[in-house]
Amino acid sequence: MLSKKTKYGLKALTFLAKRDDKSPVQISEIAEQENISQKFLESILLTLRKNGFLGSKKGKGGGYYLIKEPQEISMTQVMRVLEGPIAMVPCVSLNFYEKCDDCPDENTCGVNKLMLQVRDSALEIYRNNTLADLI
Amino acid sequence: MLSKKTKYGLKALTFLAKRDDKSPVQISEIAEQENISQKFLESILLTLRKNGFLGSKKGKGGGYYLIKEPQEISMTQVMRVLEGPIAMVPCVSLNFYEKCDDCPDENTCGVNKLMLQVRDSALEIYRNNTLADLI
DNA sequence: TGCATACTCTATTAAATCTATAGGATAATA
DNA sequence: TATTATCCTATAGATTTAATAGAGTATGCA
Repeated sequence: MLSKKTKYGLKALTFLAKRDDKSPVQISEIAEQENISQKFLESILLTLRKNGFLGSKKGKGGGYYLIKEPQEISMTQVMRVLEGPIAMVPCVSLNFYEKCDDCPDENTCGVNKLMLQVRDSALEIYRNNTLADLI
Repeated sequence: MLSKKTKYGLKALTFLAKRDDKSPVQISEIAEQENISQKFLESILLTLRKNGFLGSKKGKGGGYYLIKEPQEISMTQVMRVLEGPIAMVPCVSLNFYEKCDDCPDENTCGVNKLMLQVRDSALEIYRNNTLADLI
């Protein structure tokens, strides 16, 4: 299941990408328009900024804004930052690999075999979609 | 993330499918061989039985056994029973559809658009894999 | 300088879900 | 009738997610 964090983060990014100009938008405006708890959204936008997707400006006239073109923001990056591993099990994760402690051999593990395919197919979707494609 | 329930369930099914004969196998044997908590596995096998994947026999010589051929057990069915919806958001779920209360229009929602693709690609993988393919 | 604005950051709580365990009930076998 | 092994419900413990609170910091403007 997709977390609210990811869902809200994607919605916020989409909201910003839809706008014509790149002037800062206040958290409160995004929260209101997208029906998101403002405080919760606050923390999400913060991590998006820390990971290089957004810029921010404090004080009057401040807010958040995209610092890259929508078509340059791959869903792979966004998903990894917000949702974490794309793989459903750590033993098939490219960026968050971890061995299963209950599994003696990954090469003969059916779960591994299946989840490897699922990871690859999801990855292909994310690679083929940028923020611009969500609009 | 794949739940332990699903992971253990798949492992148990695979374990049974690997065997040549179809005589009942005790929970304790599967649990030991696959490094799964016996009590937890008990409840998992129970739901697999209730959903038509396994048969069971009580008393001495009892246990669980497959009641269909491995190549007839689609991963789509297994995943839905153990893990629940294949979609990552309810608004793109075929079997567990639910409208998002924060989203005014699914047709213009970027999250919906993306997750629809992810669902379809996952579904294709599950459709193309039977229990026999995991061995 | 002083004030209002809006993001920054940490900590905490509340809720939900997942994982695991306990223990008695039921059915089959010998 | 004793033994074996599944059946079933309830519950406890752990983890994760979602949301909130509140003080701190930087900015713009009069």
